[in-house]
Amino acid sequence: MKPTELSGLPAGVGEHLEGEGVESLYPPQAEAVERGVTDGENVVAAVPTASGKTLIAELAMLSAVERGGTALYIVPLRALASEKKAEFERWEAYGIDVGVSTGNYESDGEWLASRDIVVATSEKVDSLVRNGAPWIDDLSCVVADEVHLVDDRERGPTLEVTLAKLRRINANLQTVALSATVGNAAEIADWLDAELVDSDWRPIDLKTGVHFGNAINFADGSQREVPVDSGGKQTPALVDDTLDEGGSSLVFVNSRRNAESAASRLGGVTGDHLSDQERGELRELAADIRDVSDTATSDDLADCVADGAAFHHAGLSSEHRSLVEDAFRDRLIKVIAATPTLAAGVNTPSRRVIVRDWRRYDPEFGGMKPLDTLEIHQMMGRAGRPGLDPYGEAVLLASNNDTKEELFERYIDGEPEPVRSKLAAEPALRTHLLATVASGFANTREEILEFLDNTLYAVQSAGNAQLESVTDTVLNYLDANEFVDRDGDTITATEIGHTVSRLYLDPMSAAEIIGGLRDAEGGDDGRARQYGSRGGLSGDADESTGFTTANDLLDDDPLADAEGEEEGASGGDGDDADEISALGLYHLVSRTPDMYQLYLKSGDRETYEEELFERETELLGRTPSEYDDVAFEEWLSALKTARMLEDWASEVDEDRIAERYGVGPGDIRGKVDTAEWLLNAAERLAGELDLPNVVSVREAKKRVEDGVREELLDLTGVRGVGRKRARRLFEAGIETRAELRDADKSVVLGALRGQKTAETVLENVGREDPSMDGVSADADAKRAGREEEDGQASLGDF
DNA sequence: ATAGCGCGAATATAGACAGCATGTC
DNA sequence: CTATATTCGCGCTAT
Repeated sequence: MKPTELSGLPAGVGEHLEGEGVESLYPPQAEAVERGVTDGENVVAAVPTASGKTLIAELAMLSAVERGGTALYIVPLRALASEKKAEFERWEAYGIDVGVSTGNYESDGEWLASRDIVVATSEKVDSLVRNGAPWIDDLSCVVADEVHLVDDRERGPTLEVTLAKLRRINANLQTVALSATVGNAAEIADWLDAELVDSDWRPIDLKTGVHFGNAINFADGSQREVPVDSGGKQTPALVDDTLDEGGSSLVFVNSRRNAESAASRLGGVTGDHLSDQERGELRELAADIRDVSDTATSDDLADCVADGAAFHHAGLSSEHRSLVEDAFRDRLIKVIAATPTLAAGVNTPSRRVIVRDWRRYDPEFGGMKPLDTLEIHQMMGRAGRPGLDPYGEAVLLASNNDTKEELFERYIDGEPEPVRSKLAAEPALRTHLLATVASGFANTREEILEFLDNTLYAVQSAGNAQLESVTDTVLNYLDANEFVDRDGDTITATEIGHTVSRLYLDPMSAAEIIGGLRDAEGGDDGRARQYGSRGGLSGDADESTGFTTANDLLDDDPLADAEGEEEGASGGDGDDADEISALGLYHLVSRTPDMYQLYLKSGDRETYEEELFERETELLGRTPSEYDDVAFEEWLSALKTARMLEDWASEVDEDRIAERYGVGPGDIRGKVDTAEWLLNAAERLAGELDLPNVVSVREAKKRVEDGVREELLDLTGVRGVGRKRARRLFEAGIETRAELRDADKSVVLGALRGQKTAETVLENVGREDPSMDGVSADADAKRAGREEEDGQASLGDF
């Protein structure tokens, strides 16, 4: 079937596709058309990665738009949202407007309602529904990308419920679901009343096999000699082998550390295959990477990249990730050692995929658990770049014959697992039942159960009463916490319940936050020290106040010396019951189920028990008993997370934080983002419930947002001034925006270095004559800044 | 005494959505 | 019960 033969698409689309080299549709695409994707039919397409799934979605969306409707494309990751948006934007020439909406990014310009295609994450769509975005009612086509993720314990239920809601709002909504090949695609199609396109067809051949001994044994019976050198290392041998043919490799491993060490070793292999020009380009790229962040992770990555290798995991900042991904696509980086981030993330195809680790540590399992077949298939599916490689190779590694057999059986010949709904679990239903009631989808227990009948869970569990019993448990919970009211059979959301639903909070997080803030309101009596009396753990000097600065325990805060006394004054002494310390609030949001806490490593337990002893009065709520192991440990890891946030909000350098808490720049960013979001929610809740701590909450939020101490908040309000510049201005004697407006230009220039920067900043603060022409930097101001940097450097070496 | 070494023991282990209103060094 | 790369820490030896 030729693209130009398709009917129902905007004029020119078929020709455009032909221009892109699409001479005829791939068989699964043609089948989808036959089943009616372009005529508004529901379709589930379960086909391998890189087999043209996206085009199926595009055909559905474009024809829906041509019929006068609007389409929504749901993705599982924010990074995928921007990738898809960029892809769909090529239709703008044919009159199609594309918009994105995710938590951290919304396309600017016109309101989303005016777009023809909107790309959004499932949580964002859920949130839009909860907040009653009007254009949701007008959708005519929804596409769910990677629907097999309904199997995910945390996020699957959101996609499941969201699809059910969208279909309920609009009975004529065309639903297109794209899935990896799974064991039970028919069941998914059944759920969505859809036609099924289930195919193993691929545009380029994928050869799968297991490397054992000195050869890869492919599933098709062929072999390829890849001798391992004396060291017996399979991975380098395979990477080297691919490079000999001019191809690049993707290596999947099971931990961040393994990714980093593998990348570093593989740099030895790739380094031998580089041209002089590549070497030069890689040096530049390495410098860019080093500039992204001032952390050891960043340096290590830059070192690897200089040799043409890279690692990739969630500890990287998003800038790191895209630099690495782009360079890999440009074939500059020859090998990436990655954790599963890359298997599900943006498109990074590779000639050869090496699945080195097929088991991953799982504490619940009690050891190394084999990965799901589906997950391994996702990794293997990254092999082969359409149009560039004649075929792709996916290789698993075995160190003995038994393993080889097992790998063949499990992953190469084995079927992927069926997708199972995870909806009947308390955490999932807590949030979704509240939202269902709050948005008026159901107002009695019966209606709720009837609504839940539209989910995959219902399809898969006929006659199973679990959903019903969890529903009752959850309704009781929501009632007990006053998020819903029950009047006879009628269930309605309370005012605060509505707010919680709209803020997209887990009701349990909301309850924890509300409880904590109420507790603080009650003053100190309610939270007498439960945990003290461990005499001798640390110095006795501060016992009377129970207050110690952040730096006494983990002492090396660079600004501690200069600021220690002031801080003591504003600390958590509590003579004003309404004043809550930032640490208390960071701890409060950190122990919420919406925050993914930092691990307690060995030795951390002791450290944070001591920290708890020092700072317990600042924390909101009762410390759990030391003998309640689970709760106590959570309390401590929340404290660790809170301390990290406090460090960030006290201008501690990124590299120090990374080192102290054993995290990468990406983790810091992630925790800070989450804290910002939760503190914003806390502020709203406090406002609505008339709690007196709104000011403390707002300030803690602003501090974590800008990463500064309290005294810099005024300065960081100026566009172009962040934590570093604000501190330098402050050191130079400029402490407020007003002072900045009237400040001596030479002092400003000295503190801010660059002339252009200084001018921009002055302009942003509203100064009438921002020009720095003829101004020379004030020596004192310059020195103030430099001394501070030196101080940090030497402390960093400590 | 001490630096240097080998070897068994100990240690640690993936990922990432949401609100709101705009911009770091 | 299951793995593995890496670091830690001990006791040993050669200097």
